[in-house]
Amino acid sequence: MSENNQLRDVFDAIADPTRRRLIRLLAEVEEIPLHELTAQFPMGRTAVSKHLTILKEAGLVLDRKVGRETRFRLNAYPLREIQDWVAFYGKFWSTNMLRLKQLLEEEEE
Amino acid sequence: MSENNQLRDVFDAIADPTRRRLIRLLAEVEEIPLHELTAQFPMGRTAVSKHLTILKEAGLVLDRKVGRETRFRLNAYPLREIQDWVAFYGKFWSTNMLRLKQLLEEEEE
DNA sequence: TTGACAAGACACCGAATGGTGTCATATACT
DNA sequence: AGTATATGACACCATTCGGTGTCTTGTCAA
Repeated sequence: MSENNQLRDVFDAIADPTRRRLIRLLAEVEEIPLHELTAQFPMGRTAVSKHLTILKEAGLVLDRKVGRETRFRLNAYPLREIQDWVAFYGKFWSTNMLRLKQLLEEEEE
Repeated sequence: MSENNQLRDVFDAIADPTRRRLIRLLAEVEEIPLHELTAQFPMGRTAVSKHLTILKEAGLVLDRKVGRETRFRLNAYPLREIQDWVAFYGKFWSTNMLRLKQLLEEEEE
């Protein structure tokens, strides 16, 4: 099977809103070069590139050079770790949600 | 309905491994005081307390004072945001997973 | 062949993060 | 009453983070 090449924790990679937006943008296209991604953000190319590097380290993004561009592509598979993790806690709001909500309200007043 | 009191991004709150372990520990008990939680970690009480504060700010934890203890309790509900977010990307490995795996392997050599 | 564009690599910076230790206070125990 | 325990509230510190700007190299196009 494919080795676990993840230098970076996936939870860490998706913690930043910019990186989540990158993931979303990448989900909507087949492949997209850095400068086009950069155009979608209020920050410079270097910053976007760094975020993409972090996503790459988490295995969430693949890149290839085409001419002078570097094109990026989403690899959503590592997100399974997140899904598995959060699934475990699903029971805490499916069965106990009402009770917990009550507790929350008690606590808030 | 309950206001959105989240001072802290839930994605951010779960990014730290110590905080994920706290969530897990809290999931296994009804209610637990700070010093008992601290005993489970290789760090000091202050550090654990800070992590719990961050979880509180994300709405993932409730606390109440009982005597001289502060007891903590899990509120898993905000994790729904994570589940909703990741669910969107589920299709990328359920339908396209094979193709993406191939791409990953190409890229790796 | 010259000029514009895309991107990597690097140095730099302020703010946030994740830890520490210490002091003060409230509660529990004997 | 006096001691030990649990916690809050700080001040402090090194490292990481998220951004910047600049310089260089490679590629495309006129």
